[in-house]
Amino acid sequence: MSAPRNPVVADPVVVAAGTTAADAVAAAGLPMTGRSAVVVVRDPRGQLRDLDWTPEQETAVEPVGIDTPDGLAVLRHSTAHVLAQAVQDLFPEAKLGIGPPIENGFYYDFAVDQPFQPADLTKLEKRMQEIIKSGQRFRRRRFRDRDEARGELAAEPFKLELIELKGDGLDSSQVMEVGGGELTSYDNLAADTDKVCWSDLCRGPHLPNTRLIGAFKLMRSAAAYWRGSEKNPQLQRVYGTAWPTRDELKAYLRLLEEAARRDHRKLGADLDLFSFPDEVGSGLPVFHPKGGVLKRTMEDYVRARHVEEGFDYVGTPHISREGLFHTSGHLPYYADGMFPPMQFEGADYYLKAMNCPMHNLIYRSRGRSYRELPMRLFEFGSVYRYEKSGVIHGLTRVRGFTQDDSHSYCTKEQAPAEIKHLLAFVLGLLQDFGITDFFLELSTRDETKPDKFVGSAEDWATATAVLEQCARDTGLELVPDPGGAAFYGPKISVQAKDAIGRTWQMSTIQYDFNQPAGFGLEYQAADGSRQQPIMIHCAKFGSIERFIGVLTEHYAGAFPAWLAPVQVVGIPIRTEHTEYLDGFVAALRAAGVRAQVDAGDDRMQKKIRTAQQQKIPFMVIAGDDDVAAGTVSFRYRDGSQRNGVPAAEAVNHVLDVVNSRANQGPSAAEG
RNA sequence: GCCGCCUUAGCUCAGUCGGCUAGAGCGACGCACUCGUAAUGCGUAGGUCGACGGUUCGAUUCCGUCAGGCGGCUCCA
Repeated sequence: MSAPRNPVVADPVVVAAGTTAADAVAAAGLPMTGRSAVVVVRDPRGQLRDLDWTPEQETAVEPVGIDTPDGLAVLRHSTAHVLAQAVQDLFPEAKLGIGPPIENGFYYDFAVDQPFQPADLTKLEKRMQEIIKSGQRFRRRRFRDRDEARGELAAEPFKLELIELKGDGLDSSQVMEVGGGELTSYDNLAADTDKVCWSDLCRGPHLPNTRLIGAFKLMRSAAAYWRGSEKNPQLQRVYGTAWPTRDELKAYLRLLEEAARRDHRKLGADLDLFSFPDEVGSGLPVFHPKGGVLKRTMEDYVRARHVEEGFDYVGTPHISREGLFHTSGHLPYYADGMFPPMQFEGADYYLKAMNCPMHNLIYRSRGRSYRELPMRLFEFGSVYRYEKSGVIHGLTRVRGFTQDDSHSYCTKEQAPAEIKHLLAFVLGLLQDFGITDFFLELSTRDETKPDKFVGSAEDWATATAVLEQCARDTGLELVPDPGGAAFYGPKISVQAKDAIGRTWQMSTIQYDFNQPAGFGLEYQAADGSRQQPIMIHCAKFGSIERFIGVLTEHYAGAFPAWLAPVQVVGIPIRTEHTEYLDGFVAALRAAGVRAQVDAGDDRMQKKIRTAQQQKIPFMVIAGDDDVAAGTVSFRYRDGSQRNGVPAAEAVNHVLDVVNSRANQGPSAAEG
């Protein structure tokens, strides 16, 4: 589980009236340079202040180090300013957009005549290095009023727009330019002459000096819509990362390399799991035999667990006439996400983007009694969504995928218990696959766009409240996601963190009162009246394809033994030992283990290397000694060995590990 | 969908400032070797240089369109 962020609160220091925060920090003997330098302070109202902030009366403030989350954000924000200064030095025509800190770094948007080239980034880095070394100071300056700001920023059309928009629906976590009750600018002053080198509309705060930027790197440039809307012009965004020290930058770059090494798109090809043939089309994966083992093993396990949890497995077609999707609300509200229709026999048929309409028809196929509820229908439904070409990404964003989708039909009163049941079920299922670190997100409708969501505000409020309560009851961290709901109802999603800390949206649980109404679903209550059920949509992994991608990255391709496409490879020391291993492997296969003998004419060292690269959990080696003694020798994926294990014991050992569905190992270090 | 970059053998990549038979390593295949825990040696095959148009005496190379990929934006399971 994610630990809630609980920043260490430093002992406060007292800033005397009319003196700077820096004076107090220095007097307290706190570091002003180096990897733990204090770079800003937090005032009693919680607001971060520059070190040259001078309160009018004595104030106790909390020193904030550059190595804290807030301090890192200040460092990165200041680095963004240095980037912008460098850009305007080298490209004087560039107009400034916004430049906030982000996780691990920062970006700054610019309007330029020509998009930046990789060589431009190198030049910009060089110029930034010069600025940083020159030791410019950041100085806050308050504008008297908007007119003064407008006058000074006359040549910066985007900044002018921000001035006019100030405080008017801007996301303050992103737009650092304006905020609080005043309009301010930050001047960069040359170290020796105090000459103003560059200024930027900004609410701050900033580092006292560019020298505190220990290490940075420009990562890439890309286009981004001004203020995040595709109706607006695109600016050129430059991304960078910044750290207090070179070592931290290096560690971060190593993490990125590790992520690249785990990339499921690369591992999928290396391990022969799946591919994306151009001939089929973008975003449409095909699973090779080894990927097929993964997919089937996961599906078999998930199906069995569903049956244990009271779900009924059903099956529905991939296409339907359009009327069904009108009833469900998909064509009115979700048409952009669906492939265009096929026309034949005078009707339009659509590929399904969701399974719910089909399940509703199963529910409605006969009268239902309250005694049947909750009724839980589950299937691996193949759904197709028209994703814009630019968003397709490996297995995590595709156009055709398999949803492990269920719909629980229940009474309003049963809903909370059913949601809790589903939450516990999905969290358990994720843990069974070794995903143990997650938090929840509550996606609600966007109040400003009621036309994008079906149903009344009251119903939405009820549904949201039920979901929120169930989510809170888990004790997991709950993050709000305003506007993220599906058109038919709010949802809880489970965000899972993988082995290197990246988060993925996995399970979703959605409370839907709209489709039961649209389909006229009913059940007969105990008092004989006809009532409308509510339905709860639940995808456990979200998409089997995405989950395979996430698991591949989580395990870096070294899947747990129970999931590994090939679980055991037999490696004879010499060709004449092949027959012995054939017998051993046959015993394993008879017990359902995916085992094979490498009978090629490579040397055994080469076969070990090959099996190692294929990340096979068990290598079983046999030579003269083993044949004579009726034993085999294990080499595990981690390089550890267990030699001379009697054959029968060895079979049981493999079976134990596989059947335990352990997500660690195997290794000689265990059992 | 938008912006930028990219596409040469199954994979990773050289190369052609427009010019005869486009190279390497790994992989595949063949032969020899029969070896105790991460690469034995030798040889063979494999490419209409993403597709289609245009410019040119001549295009894998230059230009355009399309497809696919990568990085972002927007969007999302």
